[in-house]
Amino acid sequence: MVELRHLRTLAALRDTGSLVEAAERVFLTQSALSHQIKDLEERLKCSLFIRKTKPICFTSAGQRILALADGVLPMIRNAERDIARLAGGETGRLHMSIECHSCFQWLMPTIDRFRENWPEVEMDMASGFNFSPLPALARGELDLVISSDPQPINGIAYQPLFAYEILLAVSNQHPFARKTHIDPEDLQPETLICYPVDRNRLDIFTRFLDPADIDPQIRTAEMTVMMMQLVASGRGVCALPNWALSEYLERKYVTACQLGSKGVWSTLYAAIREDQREAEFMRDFLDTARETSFNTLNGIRATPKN
Amino acid sequence: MVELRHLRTLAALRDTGSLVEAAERVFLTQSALSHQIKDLEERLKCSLFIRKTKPICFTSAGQRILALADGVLPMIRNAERDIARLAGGETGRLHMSIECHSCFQWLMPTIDRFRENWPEVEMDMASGFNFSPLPALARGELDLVISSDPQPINGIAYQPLFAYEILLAVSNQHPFARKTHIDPEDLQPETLICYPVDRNRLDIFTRFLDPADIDPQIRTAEMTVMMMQLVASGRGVCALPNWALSEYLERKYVTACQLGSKGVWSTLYAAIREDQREAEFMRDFLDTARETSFNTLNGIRATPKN
DNA sequence: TACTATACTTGAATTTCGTTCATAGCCAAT
DNA sequence: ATTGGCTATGAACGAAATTCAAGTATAGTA
Repeated sequence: MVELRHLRTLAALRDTGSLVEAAERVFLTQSALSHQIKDLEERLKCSLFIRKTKPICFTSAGQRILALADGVLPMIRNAERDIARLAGGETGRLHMSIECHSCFQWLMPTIDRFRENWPEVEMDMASGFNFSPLPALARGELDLVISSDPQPINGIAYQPLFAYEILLAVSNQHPFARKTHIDPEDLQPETLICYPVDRNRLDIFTRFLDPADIDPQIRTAEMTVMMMQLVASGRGVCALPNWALSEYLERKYVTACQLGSKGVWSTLYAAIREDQREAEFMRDFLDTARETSFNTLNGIRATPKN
Repeated sequence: MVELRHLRTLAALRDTGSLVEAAERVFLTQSALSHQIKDLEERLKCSLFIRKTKPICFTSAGQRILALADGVLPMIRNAERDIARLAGGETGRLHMSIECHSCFQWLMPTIDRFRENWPEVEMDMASGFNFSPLPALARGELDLVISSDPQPINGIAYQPLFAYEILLAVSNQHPFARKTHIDPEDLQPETLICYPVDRNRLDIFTRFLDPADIDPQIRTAEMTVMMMQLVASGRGVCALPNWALSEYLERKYVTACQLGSKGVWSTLYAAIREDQREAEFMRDFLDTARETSFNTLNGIRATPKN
């Protein structure tokens, strides 16, 4: 009657608040979820949530199933992990490299959680602006690369981790701080602070400024803290993923603005070698990353303007 | 990866000790289970139990999954029951009649458990030798009849509850008590004590004596306790389901013998009206009955002769 | 009021998955 | 060597879940 699939969908539905996003999260189409839930509701002979409410609202039956899901799904996951370790693959290597330079908000908790369960896996991290990690991954020197632009390479598979929004950090006194969103033209007179990398690897150019043919003045900084200091003191603005900004926003150190009327969204991927796709510790690392990022990054948005 | 179906299969496998019986218990063919388990083992990349051992022996991975099943399956069942009640069908009528006269070993605990979860369902029981319950069931005067011979009637559905063995109860001093099993011929000189019903409704005749053309002397008794007293005092022997004998065997009041080299096995059914097949409280009653009988009747066998 | 975007629903087509059927293999007991 | 009980396997079937392609509904916007 009830299946694990249903529990996963319902949980995703609660977490995301809409069918579309929930579908993405369980790697199905939105139509599939619609059918799936309809089926379940028919079999249970009662509806599980009220549709057409902004954040979806669950009926008491729906809440009961969610409670079930919260009880059952972690048990399943733990058991599967235990089995995977029993199955022999408890050891392995996970050398990773980070293309974006402030993954630490979600990556550190992920690694902490992962090490608890896979103490035998040898981990290492590399990071650097002048080093191209994907060839190293293909050669087998690295095992995992975090990146937001998946360029097809033979033998490399990209696994989506999570979606994030690129926000524009401005000083709290900046006039932008009162706008609902920023248009490309607004940036023309500003100083834009960037990491010292090729500009067509930065979404703020490729997805926002270049299409509108806007070319503000650039200043580079190597580290996120430095960028934040420059921004807070009004020396410029800078575009960063929502998760990279989270702690500065919480402390009201800077203000975040949405880019364009829709916001600029991107997806973070884990690039791994195809032969490692089946490795259990890898699978679990990615799952842990998704779960952790979801828990810690949820609700980081541009500060709403009234 | 792991699905509920796998958990149910594994649990059944542990309970029954063989694929064949486990398959029966989850209403599938043995082949299906073989495939199913093979699939799971391949996906988990480790085997779950050692085949070709008498009672099947689980690997540590198998035991881990069983632990999972024990945690998860009851949660699922409780949730489904809660939902079924939320869905509105919390009230109903369950008037039952018992064709066999000592179902109380398993039926009473079943009813007790059931009432806890379905306090609104109105229950009643009828029993009697001279009353034919199946027409009453068809007419809607009764809702459930416990019977071991399912005769097809329009509108009546038979749901298997559990299998049981017919054993021959003899006094502890009786020579039979030392035999590994009893053949039909052995009974010719004996006095057979029966319930006062038509003899072709009794398995001991239809399945054991009649085929061998044996016709011992008959004596009737209305109640099981009375039969046991007669048997214990050497006044005769009597054939009863293993569960009806359980308490007398435990107290060593009488001894049980296997009938024939294979034993005589039968299945107990619940007859219900087809329109009630979908009723949630009915479904749950039957599930509860199966579970309870399995727990309480397990291991009731003829006492082994060395 | 019409228009547009967004979210969900629906039915049919399709693929994927699980089960059955028929058969073969294995082991122990006779 | 043969039989009976149990499990495994491969092919074929059928059912279930998913996708695809429209369709409906609602809210926001001009």
